[in-house]
Amino acid sequence: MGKATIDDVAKLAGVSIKTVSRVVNREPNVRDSTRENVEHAIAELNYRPNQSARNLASHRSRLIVLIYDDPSVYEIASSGYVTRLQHGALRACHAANYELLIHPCQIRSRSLVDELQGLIEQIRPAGIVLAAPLSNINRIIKAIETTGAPFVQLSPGKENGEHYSVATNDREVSAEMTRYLASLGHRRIAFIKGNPRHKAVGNRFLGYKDGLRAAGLEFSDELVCAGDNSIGAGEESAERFLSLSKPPTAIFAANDDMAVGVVRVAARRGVDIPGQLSVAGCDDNSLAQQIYPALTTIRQPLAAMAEAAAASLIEDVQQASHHSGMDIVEASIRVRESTGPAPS
Amino acid sequence: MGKATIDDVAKLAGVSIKTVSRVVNREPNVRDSTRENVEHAIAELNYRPNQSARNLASHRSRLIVLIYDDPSVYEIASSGYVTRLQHGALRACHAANYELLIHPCQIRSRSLVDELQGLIEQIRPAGIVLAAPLSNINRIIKAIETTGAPFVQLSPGKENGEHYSVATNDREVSAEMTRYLASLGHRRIAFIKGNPRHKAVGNRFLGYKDGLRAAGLEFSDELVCAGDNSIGAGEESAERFLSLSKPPTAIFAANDDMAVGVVRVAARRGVDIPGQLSVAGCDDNSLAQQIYPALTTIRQPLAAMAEAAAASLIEDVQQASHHSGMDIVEASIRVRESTGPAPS
DNA sequence: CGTTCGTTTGACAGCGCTGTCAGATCGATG
DNA sequence: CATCGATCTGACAGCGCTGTCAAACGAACG
Repeated sequence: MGKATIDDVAKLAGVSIKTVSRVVNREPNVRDSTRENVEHAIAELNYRPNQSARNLASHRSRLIVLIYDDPSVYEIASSGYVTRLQHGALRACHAANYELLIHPCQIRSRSLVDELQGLIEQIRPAGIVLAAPLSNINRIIKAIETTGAPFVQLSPGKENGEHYSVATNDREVSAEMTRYLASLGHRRIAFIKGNPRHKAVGNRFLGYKDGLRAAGLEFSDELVCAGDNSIGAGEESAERFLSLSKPPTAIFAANDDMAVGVVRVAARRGVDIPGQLSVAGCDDNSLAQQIYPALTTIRQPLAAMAEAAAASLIEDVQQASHHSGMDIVEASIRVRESTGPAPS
Repeated sequence: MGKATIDDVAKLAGVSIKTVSRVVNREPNVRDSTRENVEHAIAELNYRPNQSARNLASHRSRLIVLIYDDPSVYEIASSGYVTRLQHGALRACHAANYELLIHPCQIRSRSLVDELQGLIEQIRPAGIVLAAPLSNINRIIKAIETTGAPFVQLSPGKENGEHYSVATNDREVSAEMTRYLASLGHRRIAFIKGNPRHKAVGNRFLGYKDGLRAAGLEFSDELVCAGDNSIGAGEESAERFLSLSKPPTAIFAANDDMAVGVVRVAARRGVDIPGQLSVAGCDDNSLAQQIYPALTTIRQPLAAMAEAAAASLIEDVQQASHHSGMDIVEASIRVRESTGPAPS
């Protein structure tokens, strides 16, 4: 069986190949009887359109490309950041009969721009989902823009005109976490800032301040440290906080690794968590669940974000529409063991 | 800039498009001066061949498809089975400037055969990497075979004529584990068999017997249980073994989950691991490292296997060769806390 | 210098589909 | 019954490349 082509179907159905094409692509203006007729022929011949030919003729493939920084080493320790993104993207793709290409890359690579442009121009994907932290790099955004391929940034945390992007309500949920800590009776809630190059992280600090205000607590510089997202930074900050004459009773870190650092220092100093100190993180990485006590944290809806992104790309192609602006997928607080009532 | 085509390059270089094609595809029989000339033109125009057109004309894409059972739920708890496969496949792909399509699917789906055939016929991948447990299912193998697309089975554990497959030395390394336990002084080493539908698992049992023989130990039916790969099965088996009048001092389970079951029962019964009982598993899933005591186990070289598979597919296309038979990638023993000297 | 054979190059016909546009068909309407 | 607009269908020209095959070239040889 030498693979049926559109001509075979057309012949069998007694119509032109264009009509078969219409049926396959669900275009309007085909009489019902004709459509059925063609569908029978398709079924009988077990016809599957050749994607390469469609791509060539239509200047577009039915592929979504997921581009992310290659996590080689850290992935396994990051609660499946990539796995969750893939899941979401795959859900959207398979629902629309698209396929997913994955393209991890080295964020530090000199030739990254070239690599991505090459990839895009060769594959001509229907759309590109660009994950953080790549989505924060202007050079990359520009490079993808010049290819003209539709793309969505994941979690850039800011609106930018033409583009469509999907983000979380980082600021709001950080405020919520802060309020949650306050509701447990904490009056001195410290915050560890993250790497300032990540925009989302800046929002978390704003959310922290919002939360304080909402809870009627005063903001104090003393209770803020700048970290770099590492466990070590968490440790340093914790040392500083816990050495204060009036140490905080709760520490909220802008990511989980830093929160883990805090937990370590507390263990070293014999500070009971959550008895004497509550600790909250952000991201819900795999460490968060594995350490003792398990970390109260903010879970990013990565799969939902990737799904929204891929779905919107596919919809744009199909409807010839163009999403723009920003969609927000809501993150949620995971209360675990590391937070509790403030000591009296 | 409206994307340069092969015609533009040909014009600029003053040659025919066919010659450009030859240069791009590294075909032989192009004069060096001509080649350089064309390469300059390519660089100047920043030309990238359109994959869809190449695919259409050559009846083959530069895509490798990785097909695996969708682990949606269990993935996160399985030590990145999929992640590791992807890594290996990606390494091979990117080395050859191929791209990787991932296609998780539902092993139970009625329409799976159709889905896969559709995928393959539409995409016409350069090759397919089929991961276990899908690679154990005859129906699937047959379906892929009929498409004529080159494919590699991962870990089927048996030679089968025409095909090329990549497996681990399950039997040998299981024997090694058994000998290792014997070398610790254990004389009564029990084994929990896994789901017999997985061929690899059968090999582990054979390896266990090999190991006993090599260590000069007698095989005893009393010291073998049949499990189904679940934690519960491990628990049941452990109960049986530990109730024996002369219980084993070491238990080797055909997978980690069952070994975890053994550890649980031991904890419940107050049996010290590894003081009174040594436990070994197989797979090195994420539980293996997380439980206490951390499990001595056999780590499958998943990334290396996927890499070998993808690389061989790509090589076959490029050299117009055809790998067949079976390649073995060696697994290795990870000694952790759950094994120790036999009690005296 | 003419032959011969291997090397290098090019002309051209598709690959299987979609986009464009013109033509056919049909029901409704005057 | 003629007319018109809306709906449906088909002819045909590519999309950008590769495969085939023939032609041009060039070195080696007698």
